[in-house]
Amino acid sequence: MGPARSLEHPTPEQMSLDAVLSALADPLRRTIVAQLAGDHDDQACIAFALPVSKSTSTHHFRVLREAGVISQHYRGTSILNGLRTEDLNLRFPGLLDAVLAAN
Amino acid sequence: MGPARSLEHPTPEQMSLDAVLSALADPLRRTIVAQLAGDHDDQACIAFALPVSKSTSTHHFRVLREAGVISQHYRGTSILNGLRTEDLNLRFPGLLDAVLAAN
DNA sequence: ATCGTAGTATGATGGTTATCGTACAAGTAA
DNA sequence: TTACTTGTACGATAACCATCATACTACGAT
Repeated sequence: MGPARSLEHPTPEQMSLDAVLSALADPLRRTIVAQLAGDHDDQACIAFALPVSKSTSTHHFRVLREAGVISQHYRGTSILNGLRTEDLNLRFPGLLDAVLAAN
Repeated sequence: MGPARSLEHPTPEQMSLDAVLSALADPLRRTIVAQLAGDHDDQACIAFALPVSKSTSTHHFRVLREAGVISQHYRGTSILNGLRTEDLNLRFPGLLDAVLAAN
């Protein structure tokens, strides 16, 4: 069956403040982050019930992943999404908490 | 001589996280914020030596002011710019510090 | 093998943004 | 008044971004 499909994630050093702030500046993406922070981690994209089309949803999850805000890995036909809390706190201390508290 | 020209500033309650994060997501605007935080307040726009035209500079200062990040008031032919540290800390606790530390 | 589910790729569209140049306004100083 | 300084208004342009629909892939279940 070969290796599972994989997705690119930036290391903490590779994360840019530009990308993280731009990612968090979108309200739809902040609802994703807030849900991951509030409920448990590892939720499939479909569990978010976003008020946009599937392709738009894909777009927003990718922006978050490429910025380093969330992790994504395949699990069957789904993708499990997780908040990269520790990595974010390491790279940009206090930022995630401030944004979550302000939301 | 009539009242001095004045500029609109949002109250802390009127500040939106969307607008603040979008404003801070631009690197040029973060250099403005960092300079205001590092050096003294009340610096004229021209004191920032931004690598863009005058009209682009005006645009960025306006984005920061309309988001609530900076204050601007006329002083002769200049505008004195100040960082709205207290208002930001009131409305979005920890956010400004996190962004400044990460910059 | 067939079907259904979860998400992606691609291309289009409309809106927003960063940038500039030019012309202008308001204030200060000569 | 005239000239200079500082910033604004306006219009143009190019890049970017959020959104969608359609067609597609990968996996799991029947």
